Amino acid sequence: MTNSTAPDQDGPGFALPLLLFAGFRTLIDRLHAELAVQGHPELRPSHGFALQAIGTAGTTASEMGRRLGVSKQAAGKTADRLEALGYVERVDDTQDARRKLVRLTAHGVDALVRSARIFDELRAEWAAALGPQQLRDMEAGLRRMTPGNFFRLDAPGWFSS
Amino acid sequence: MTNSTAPDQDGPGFALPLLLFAGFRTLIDRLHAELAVQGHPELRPSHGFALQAIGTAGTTASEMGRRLGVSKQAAGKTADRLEALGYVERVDDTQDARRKLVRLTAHGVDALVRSARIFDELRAEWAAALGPQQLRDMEAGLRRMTPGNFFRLDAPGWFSS
DNA sequence: ACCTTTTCGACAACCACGTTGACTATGTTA
DNA sequence: TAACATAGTCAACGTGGTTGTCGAAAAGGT
Repeated sequence: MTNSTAPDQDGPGFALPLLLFAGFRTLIDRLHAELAVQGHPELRPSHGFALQAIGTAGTTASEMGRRLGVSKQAAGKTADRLEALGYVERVDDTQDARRKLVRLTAHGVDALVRSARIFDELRAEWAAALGPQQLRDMEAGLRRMTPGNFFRLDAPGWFSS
Repeated sequence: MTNSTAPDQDGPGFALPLLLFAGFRTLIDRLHAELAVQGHPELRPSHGFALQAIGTAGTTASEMGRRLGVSKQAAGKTADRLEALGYVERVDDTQDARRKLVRLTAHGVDALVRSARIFDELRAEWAAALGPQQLRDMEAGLRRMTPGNFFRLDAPGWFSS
């Protein structure tokens, strides 16, 4: 009989997280290689999460921090960098003088639109290579094994290429 | 008329990398929650990769950097932090006066052994929840879609528990 | 209306983790 | 021996995160 925690025909347990991370990195690297070609060479992986957190409606730095699971100060610094790169702009909130809305520029919206399309294309590649049903099974399995709904990125440096 | 890149029954393409990352994060978070209980509360995820790159045989900071894909300076700083935490020690190489061997302490080896066992247990949980074959399919699919040696595990001795 | 509490944005100090470039000491090789 | 390659270190810096503090502005209770 095989070992209950690591049967002979299966790899060691540590391969699973490595494979998941490698899959993630592969997709993210390909996304940014494409984005670089399509007019967004300066956009880094962490910026994508931040732009997604801001959304087309815009938001404040504090709310951004809540969505990303980081402090409002960290979110504010990220907004500073995105502002310097031309992806967002800050406007005063006329309703609430404390707030400063962080809003996507046309460049920022363009990055979001292109990212969505590139991700769809990459997923289609995977579906073609693995078969649509196996890919759906993979996604369903991951959904089952992970707490739903996070695009938190308190993993600095893990995807910094 | 379904979109060719994102059929209606499938989620949007951007869900795939998020799910892969969520799976990775879930496993890593659970690993470190367990490690914290088992005497390694200070160990951070990046430290695990570094310890693995050092291996039971020990290595130099430069070689560490090559294995991890970072500069020798960055690897040296990581070794500094691991040394301060008691996971590694530095010894002079009697064969080559330029080199300083970074070697795991007993504490470092303990962390590696426990990590391997915890990963095996986590994989067994996934196998029980998803079925062994679907998990194997997931791993095989990921292996197919990712470049082979993403992280080199040249020192496989540490998972033989 | 007034006072208290909460929230927002900003500033400062700091840490983790990475980068280049420059430099010394030591091996290696033509 | 001279030239070159490599190991380690120091310095300066960039990015992305943390806590703590603060003043200004909004919100709420009396």
